[in-house]
Amino acid sequence: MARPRSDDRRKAILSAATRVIATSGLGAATAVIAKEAGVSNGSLFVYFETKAALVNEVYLALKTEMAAAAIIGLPSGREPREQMFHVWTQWMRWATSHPEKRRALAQLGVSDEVTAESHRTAGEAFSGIAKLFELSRTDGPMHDAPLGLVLSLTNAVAEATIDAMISEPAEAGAHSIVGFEAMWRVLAWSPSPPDPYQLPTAKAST
Amino acid sequence: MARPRSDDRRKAILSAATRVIATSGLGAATAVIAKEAGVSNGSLFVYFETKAALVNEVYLALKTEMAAAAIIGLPSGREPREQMFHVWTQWMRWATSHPEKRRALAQLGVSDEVTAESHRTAGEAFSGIAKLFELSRTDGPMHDAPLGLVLSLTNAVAEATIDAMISEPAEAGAHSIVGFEAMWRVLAWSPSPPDPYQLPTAKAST
Amino acid sequence: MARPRSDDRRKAILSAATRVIATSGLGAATAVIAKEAGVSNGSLFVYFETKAALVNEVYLALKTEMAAAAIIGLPSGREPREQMFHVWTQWMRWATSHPEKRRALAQLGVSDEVTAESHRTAGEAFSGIAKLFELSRTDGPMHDAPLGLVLSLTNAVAEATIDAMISEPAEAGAHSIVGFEAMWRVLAWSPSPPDPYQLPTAKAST
Amino acid sequence: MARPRSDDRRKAILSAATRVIATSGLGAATAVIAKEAGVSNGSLFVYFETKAALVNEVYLALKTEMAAAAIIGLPSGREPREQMFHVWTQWMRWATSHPEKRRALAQLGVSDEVTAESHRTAGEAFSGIAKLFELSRTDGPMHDAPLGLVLSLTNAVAEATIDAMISEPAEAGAHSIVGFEAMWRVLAWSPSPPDPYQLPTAKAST
DNA sequence: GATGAATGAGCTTTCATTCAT
DNA sequence: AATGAATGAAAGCTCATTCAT
Repeated sequence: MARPRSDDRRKAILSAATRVIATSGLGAATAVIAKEAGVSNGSLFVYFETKAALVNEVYLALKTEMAAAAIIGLPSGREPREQMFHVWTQWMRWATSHPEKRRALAQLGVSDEVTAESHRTAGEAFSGIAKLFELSRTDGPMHDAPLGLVLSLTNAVAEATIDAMISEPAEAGAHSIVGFEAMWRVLAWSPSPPDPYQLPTAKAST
Repeated sequence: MARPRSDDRRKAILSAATRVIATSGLGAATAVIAKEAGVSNGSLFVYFETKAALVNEVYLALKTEMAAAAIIGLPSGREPREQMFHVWTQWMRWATSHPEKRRALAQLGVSDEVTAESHRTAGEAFSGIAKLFELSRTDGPMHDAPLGLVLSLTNAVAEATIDAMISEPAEAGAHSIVGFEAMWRVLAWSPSPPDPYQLPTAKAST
Repeated sequence: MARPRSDDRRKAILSAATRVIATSGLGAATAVIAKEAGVSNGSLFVYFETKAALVNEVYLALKTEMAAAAIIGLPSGREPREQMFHVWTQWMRWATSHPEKRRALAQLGVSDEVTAESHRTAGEAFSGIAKLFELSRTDGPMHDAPLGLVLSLTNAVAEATIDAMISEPAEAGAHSIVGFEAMWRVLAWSPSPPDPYQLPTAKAST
Repeated sequence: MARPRSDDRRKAILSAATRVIATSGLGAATAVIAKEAGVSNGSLFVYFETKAALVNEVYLALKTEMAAAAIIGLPSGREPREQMFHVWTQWMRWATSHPEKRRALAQLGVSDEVTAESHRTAGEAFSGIAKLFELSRTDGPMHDAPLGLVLSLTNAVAEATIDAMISEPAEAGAHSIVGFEAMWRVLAWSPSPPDPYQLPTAKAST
């Protein structure tokens, strides 16, 4: 019983906010979020100073969760392309399993309620992945480009792929492959490119 | 017989809306837009039935303008890569010359005030360019992928490039080149890729 | 656990609405009503979902209050005419003591913001009186007429009387008597009618 | 062609206003009235200084028309009751043939946009009928009551009758008779009252 | 005179935030 | 800490009236 500032309530609010923002956008009323969380109007402001604070935390939580989902089980010893394919697959799985989180992120990504600070902090969650990018671009066409730009470009490809997968679930698998190959071409250039609709096996990446 | 509806006022409102949306997002008050346009509160609703109607028209106007800017002076007889480079350059020029338009478009692109209908209509403005994409991907890795997905991916690369150019104006030129090469790799694969920081001349693409 | 919704505030709003509607009609702004009630703009909508809801509740409250006022102290054992005279007197007293309520009711009665449902519900408040009408018309000229019509006609006479009493307060007493006799003639016909300016005592109606 | 300040337009506006007020109440926008009249927004204000002026004119026009309709073909030589029955019948006919005019009048009757002046002027249109009332009440119970009150009371009965006839058209004929008898009892007292559902023939009024 | 665009005050309703309970 | 009533500043939109054409 004795759990003041209950973490459950906090999480319930964050989760409710994600769902509500996904469906109703950032114009969503805090009262609606509170109700969705099964919490009173006023309680929301006990856990989050302002609506902006809540929104930023939602953004951070989602970005962090996404990054974490992407690295789970990373086969660190393998070839970069294989590692990257693993990351890509996890990422796509996460996004398509949680379409409302993805939708909320899309809204939050362009909102100016989300501060630059938040964007920066969120970026750090990707530091693990960033190394993999560094590795992957070695000897590739992006070798000399600024890392930030590289990340932006590949991220853009990934998000476009996700959107396509969500809007055409029947083709999700094929889209994912096409998207990965595109991203890989952007990033690392594969001299003898595999058939885009074929899984990157050991052979393919040889 | 009476005072005719002025096209100037209409345009002033559209332009003001673009500016205001760029800086304040879609939450922008109609009153602010009207004042920015030098027009009365009520006049805005003479020209646009509702705020949603205005927003959709802004979206359409910007998309159309952007598409038009991209094809100006298209060297239709040349190699696809060269044509595409032309389009790319024009596009980047437009986006960086009108950063507020670009910012407004970014907001509008994810808003649910913009109807599916508007998205479809806007898409038609790109039909000229779509053919160039069709041509460019022939024999490339995207040959068999759905055209819609191809357009989404390349568009994503372009927009990410634009954002980078806007946020780091000093590097805009270099970013543009990197972005173009990335996009071209996504789309068409160039078997012996040129140095990414070199202009794609006939020689370069030989 | 939180501040409970105050019945006083609710009543204050209803009462303020009555006063404001009486003087300014149904075009009255909710902001004016709120201020008159000593309550904030927003509070009004805590107690009443919409302006229409408020208006309907005002109507119901006034009708109910009026009906209740009319039956207080009804001498049920007496002759119908005497009972009716009692009701009449109370009714007139209520109406002339609360001219603003009467004026508000007049506005509300013809408004189409007041729903048919409200009219029906309000009608039920008069069921007690309706029985008295049933009794009174026995053997009279209205014996076979539809009860609804009878009630409408007598009600019309009563309201016209009230209006006269309010606009000529000096003659209110005399008007009331004339009105009552007229209503009684409509309803029940008294074979040997009393002098209209004489009170209907047991003797008088013998 | 040459008819500046066309009377047709004026009438079209009055008539349109009647229709619109009947259906939408006094909150009706002048623009709607103008459109219904097939006239421009601005023209309405050429013919009527303000909305209030228009409303007052509508009120006067309808009252006048109603009064005129009631006296047409008055059999001046006959018994008061017979004359009155004629007036009553014409009145009911007019009201039920033009329910929208009746509805508009009901709205206007309680509006405070209609000035006392208008009410007085409208009253004058009934001066012809007033004489008939004077005559009818001679020797009746209303002999000594103020004429204004008498007119109010009988008018109230008439209007209630009309409303009943409009809301139950199938019973309109019967309602009219019941209403007339009620009104006559209010006004003139008929010592040996006819069966209320029987037409007042020479025999009945003997 | 006729038209309809222009105007800005005004309306109802919403909402983030505060605060009494 | 939890609640939800209280608040008042907007917001989008309407409308009577004016005025340029």
